Amino acid sequence: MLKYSALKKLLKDHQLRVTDCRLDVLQLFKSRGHALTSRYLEDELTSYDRVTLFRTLNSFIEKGVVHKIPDDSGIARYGICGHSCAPAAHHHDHVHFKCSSCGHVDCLSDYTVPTVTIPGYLIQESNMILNGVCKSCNQ
Amino acid sequence: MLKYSALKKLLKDHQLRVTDCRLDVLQLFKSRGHALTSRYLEDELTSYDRVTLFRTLNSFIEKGVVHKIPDDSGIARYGICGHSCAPAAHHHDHVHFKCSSCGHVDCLSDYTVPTVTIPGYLIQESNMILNGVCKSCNQ
DNA sequence: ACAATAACTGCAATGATGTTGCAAACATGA
DNA sequence: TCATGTTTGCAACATCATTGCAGTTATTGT
Repeated sequence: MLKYSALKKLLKDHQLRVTDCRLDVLQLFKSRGHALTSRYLEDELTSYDRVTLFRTLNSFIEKGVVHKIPDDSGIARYGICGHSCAPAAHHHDHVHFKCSSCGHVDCLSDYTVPTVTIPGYLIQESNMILNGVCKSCNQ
Repeated sequence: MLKYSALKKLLKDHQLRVTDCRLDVLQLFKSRGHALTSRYLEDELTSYDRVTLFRTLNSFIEKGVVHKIPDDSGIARYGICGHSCAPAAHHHDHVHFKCSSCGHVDCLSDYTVPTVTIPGYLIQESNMILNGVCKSCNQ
C-alpha cells in the first residue's frame, strides 16, 4: 500500500490532476505487480464509470504513467511505466511475459529487448512478448 | 494467383475441408504479402457472411494455416504460416514488422526472434513486433 | 455414382470493448 | 474564495467477437 503523498506526487510529476479515480487506479497498479486489463479495473473499482476508467487509462498512457502491452488475445493490458517515462517519450524496451498458467502479464523490467537490425527497414520501436510459465507458477 | 490445385492441397494437408470460402480466403492471404485483418477479409469477400469468415480464420488458426499476430492497436491481424506449421505445433519464431507509414504488418520469415532466457521462467513461445518504416516506404 | 454422416454456412442475436458529446462536478492557481 | 479549465457520469453508438440453430455442402465408404 503506497502512501497517498507518493501517489499524489507521481500524478503531479506527470502533469495530471489529482482525483480520486486516478489515485485508486494508480494504487491498484502499484499494489498488483503485473499488467492489468481495463476489465479488471472495472471489476475492482465499481464506484467509477467505465468511461472514466477508460479515459483515466488514456490520460495515463498519454502522460507516460502506463503503457499498453500488445497481446494476441485482443484484450488490451496496461503496465505501469518505469521511472524514465515522460509524456514526450516512452521507453519500454523491457520484455513482457505472459503466463499460460496464472494468465498474468508481467513487465520484466530487468530484461531489455534484444536489438534486431533489418536491411532497408527503419526500426523505431521493439516489442517482445514471451509466453510460458512464470516463476511463481513454475515451482 | 495460385493454382486452385495448390490451394486445395494446402487445405487438405491441414485436415480442412475444401470450400469456396476457404479457397478465397487462402487465395487472398497468398496474393497479399502481408498480414490481414478480419475487417479486410470482410471488405474483400463480401459474398460471405462475417461469421463465416470469423470461423474460417479460427479453423485456419487451429489447423496451423495462419497465426494471430499480437498488436497493441487491439485489431487482430492474421499472417499465413510457413511450411512448418501443423495443428499440433505452431512455429512462429519469425519477427513481425508494423509499418507506421503504410500500416501493413509483415511477417519477416527470414528473421528469427532472438532467444531470451530468464531464470525461473519456462519460455514456450517468443513474439517480437517491430515498429517503424518498412522497406517499401523507406525509399 | 450414391447415400450417410459429419462438417460448414448463413442468419439472428448477444456480449464485450472502445469511443464520443454534453452538461454537471471538481481540482487548481491566482 | 473565485475563475478557469479539466474531469466525470450518463447516454448513446460503433466495432468486433462469439454462440445456437437450422439448412446446406463436402467427404467417406459402399
